Amino acid sequence: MAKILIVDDEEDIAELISDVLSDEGFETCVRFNGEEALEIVEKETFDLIILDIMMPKMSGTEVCNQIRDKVDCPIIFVTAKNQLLDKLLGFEIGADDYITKPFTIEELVARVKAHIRRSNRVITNKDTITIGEITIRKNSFEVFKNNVPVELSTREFELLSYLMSNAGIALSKEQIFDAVWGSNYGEIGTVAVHIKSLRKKLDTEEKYIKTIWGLGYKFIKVVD
Amino acid sequence: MAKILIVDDEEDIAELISDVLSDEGFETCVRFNGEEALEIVEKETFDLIILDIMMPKMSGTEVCNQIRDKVDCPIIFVTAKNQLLDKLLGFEIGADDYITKPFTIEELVARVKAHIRRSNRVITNKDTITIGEITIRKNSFEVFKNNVPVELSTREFELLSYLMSNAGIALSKEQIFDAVWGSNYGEIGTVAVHIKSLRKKLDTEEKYIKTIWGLGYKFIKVVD
DNA sequence: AAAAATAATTAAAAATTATTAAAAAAAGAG
DNA sequence: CTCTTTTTTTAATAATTTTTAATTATTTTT
Repeated sequence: MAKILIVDDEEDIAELISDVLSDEGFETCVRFNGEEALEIVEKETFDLIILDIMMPKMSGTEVCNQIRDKVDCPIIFVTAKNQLLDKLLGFEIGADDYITKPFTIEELVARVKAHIRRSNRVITNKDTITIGEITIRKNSFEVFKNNVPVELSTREFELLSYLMSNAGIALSKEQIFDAVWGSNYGEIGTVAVHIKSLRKKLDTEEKYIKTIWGLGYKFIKVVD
Repeated sequence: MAKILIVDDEEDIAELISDVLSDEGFETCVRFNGEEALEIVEKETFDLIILDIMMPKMSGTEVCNQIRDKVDCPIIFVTAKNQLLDKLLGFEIGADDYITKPFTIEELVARVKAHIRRSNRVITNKDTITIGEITIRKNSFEVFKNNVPVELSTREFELLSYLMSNAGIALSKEQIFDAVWGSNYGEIGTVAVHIKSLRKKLDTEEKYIKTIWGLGYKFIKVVD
């Protein structure tokens, strides 16, 4: 489940948020000031961070600036000062969302869920992917090349699906193996065999599936 | 620049949003009902969609459900009905954000920018480094010189990646060796050989990779 | 200016990794 | 249960990369 960091100097509010999100099935972690937040961010990774703007010593914006390079997850700001909103949201800092006090806990939960859902979606959900001449439809387990159906076995399909979902990204053989076969499986060499059969069925010229020597494979992102 | 689709049956509101976002430098596209929205989404891709919930015939939620499989971009809902918020945001539909009428145009713009900024960040964060004519993309294992792809072996790529990540810093051969090969490895002389091949492939003039006598190497930080 | 130290350049050997085909094993269909 | 198809394993070959080591060139020191 998603792991959420809550940073707020008002301890009871922080705990409240934490409790509610825990009830919703999230794993939470609470810190009461900016310094502590920086520390924990160095050590652990989070799927989302909730950050109070107004904190003594180090403000939420400062914290945000310091971690933005290292951290990729959405950051939701909590603020009481409505008048700062424009500046806050649009420009200065790398916020992804904000919520103003007083807020209903339902709204916070809803926003958290929307962000988490989005993160998950970006990685996987997309039923149809088309790159160059090749199209796959995940729901129907179909593959087309130039709109002509191509028959693949289940494993071949899953492999292709994983590659195309991560088009443009160099994937190590281990990564592919874990994703398609699951980590405690047999020989990793089987990846190469399935790559071979995929190529044979729909990429005889090796235009789409590129070998990255010493690492693994990559499905190209755009066609020349 | 980012391309935004606005779907709202109240034509003046749709136009207003479109005008403001155009002023902010976004490319906009307006549709006045769900059917038209579905059509245009089939043909073009957008970076963000603003979707009114309350529309005759086909509601915003319906539209959202139908396009979610094909479309990956953030969707912001516009709604007047506060009471539906929880349901809206958290669960049923694949919304990424919502904004309630009446809203200030500033808030909408701010939210749009936050989403666009986030999308860009996820893609680029630390992934691409460009110095002078040379660009590397870590995720895709690609190297370009003047936008022309250059083929490197894995070791060469990792070496270049390390050098460019530490551009402007003098690195000892030992440092480089430890970082790229790992400390308990073979001969340190291999560093020089790989520097040689890097220079051969993309720095024949030795403009970028400088030798620091008695120490090691440095990738220049800025081009003259 | 010569000697010493360090780096650059090579080419060939060694090691690693990818490809391929075929056999074995497992899963599924009738 | 048997036959067929799919998947996995194996192993030999081919291709590529990395390392080694010897030579040449350059810089620094004396």
